[in-house]
Amino acid sequence: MASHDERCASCAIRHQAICGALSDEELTALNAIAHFRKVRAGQTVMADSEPSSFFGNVLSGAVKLTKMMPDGRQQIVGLLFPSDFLGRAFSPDAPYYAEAASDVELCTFPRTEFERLLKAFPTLEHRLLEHTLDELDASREWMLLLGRKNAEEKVASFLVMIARRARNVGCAGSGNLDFARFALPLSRAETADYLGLTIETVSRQITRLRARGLISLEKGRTFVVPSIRALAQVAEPNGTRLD
Amino acid sequence: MASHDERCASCAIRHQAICGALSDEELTALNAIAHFRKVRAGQTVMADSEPSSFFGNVLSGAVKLTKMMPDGRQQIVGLLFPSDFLGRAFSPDAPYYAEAASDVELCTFPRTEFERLLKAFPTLEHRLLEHTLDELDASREWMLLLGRKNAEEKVASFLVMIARRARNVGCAGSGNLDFARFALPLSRAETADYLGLTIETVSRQITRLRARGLISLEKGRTFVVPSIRALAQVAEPNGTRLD
DNA sequence: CGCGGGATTGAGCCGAATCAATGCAGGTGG
DNA sequence: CCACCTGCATTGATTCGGCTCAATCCCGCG
Repeated sequence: MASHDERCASCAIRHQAICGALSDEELTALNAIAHFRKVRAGQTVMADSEPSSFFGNVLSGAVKLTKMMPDGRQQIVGLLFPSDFLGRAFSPDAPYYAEAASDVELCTFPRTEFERLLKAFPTLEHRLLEHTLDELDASREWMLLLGRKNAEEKVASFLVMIARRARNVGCAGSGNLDFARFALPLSRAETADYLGLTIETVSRQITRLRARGLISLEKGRTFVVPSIRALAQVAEPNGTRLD
Repeated sequence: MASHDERCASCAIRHQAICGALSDEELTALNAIAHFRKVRAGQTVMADSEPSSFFGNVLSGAVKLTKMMPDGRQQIVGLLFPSDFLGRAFSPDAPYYAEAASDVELCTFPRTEFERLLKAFPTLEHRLLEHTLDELDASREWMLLLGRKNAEEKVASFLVMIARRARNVGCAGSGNLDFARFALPLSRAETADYLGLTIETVSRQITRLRARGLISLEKGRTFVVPSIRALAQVAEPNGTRLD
């Protein structure tokens, strides 16, 4: 029992995750049903066909949520980072397919037990609601990107989003807030599926941004963004032209 | 007080809306803060800049939620029909702009009072969560459309979605379930902004679908879909080729 | 009757997809 | 250690779907 509390106390992402702001009693109950789980990059976390038996918090790594059309076309509809919640409450099967984008650590909860706790503890359900609302906002932001941005803006927006997320994870206050350096958890193919583009177009746009000095690449998937602000300017050009 | 209960009792959309499954006590409290409101087509319901002071249920008509880029490009990120909930809980200003697509009737609740009731009545918050999860599912479905479907599929998907929604409103069991006939609440320009296309492309695809007999138009924005199933086949072609 | 806003249709162009080749690093076996 | 493979990324040439620009058309309305 005491060890349960300790586990949570030392949890790096507790405050942001749905466990944040829970009472001791609630936290203990939640912890009593929690299981640690690792998933290797590329492995399925939950399939959209078979009903998933659990929920979970992402502790480390990244999980991608994808939707697929019968003919194979694919779209990533969500990307989960540490402290994000995984799973579709109140519906046996999620309308998407969840896969580990990198090696992932999860704090999982069996479906039925977790839903029982949701009923028992309104605070927990409240946290889940807040979380869901944030995800809805994010997915609408992405709809704007998918529907109205061109390839260059899409890639820039994507890198800005990742850069900002990565900063939060890599601990705050580490010098320049406008600078970022991170390992992209996605391949080119996955990036393309996230942005509604093809591999080739993503690659071309990255080289163009590199040529303009807005980003640089060091071995593999590690990106350096000298100025997030400048990159964000490309992601969403404002009306003022400066030619 | 008794009149309050009566109003809800006669409400056509109560069961689907967040008011559904509330106890008498809860319903009375909610009703005590409710105000009826009409908004004319084209009018702003809530602006994304100024903090909105209320939430609401859509009683009749359709509300569109749009996002805009600094340079004017626009994307509709949500379309609300009767029984849908309007507003962003726990955040003073919604990250989008809400406008009446047609003449709209709303059942509104002042922000602070409604958030107080959410705290007081977990059942209400639970309903809101279920509703938000559904919207999240829908918006992810739309991400697939925006990112991976071509113009023809987009327009067909859109019409199928509206046709299905319209059937629910127009009362169930009215003969053929595969047939639909409805007045589109959106102009071509709005449809384009919903699908990430231009007016011209939307128009062309509609004429093509008409030529194939999959839809027909009668004066203005009234559509007839003889077979929703056949149209859905165009919206999401399955792998099996039949040439 | 003429006006005006939305919708349709047409001609040409451009950006991203497609098709195809090449590059590059990590891993494996001779 | 090097040759070879394999999976991912880059680059180039070409095509094509949807955008742009522009001309009607349609219909309600003053």
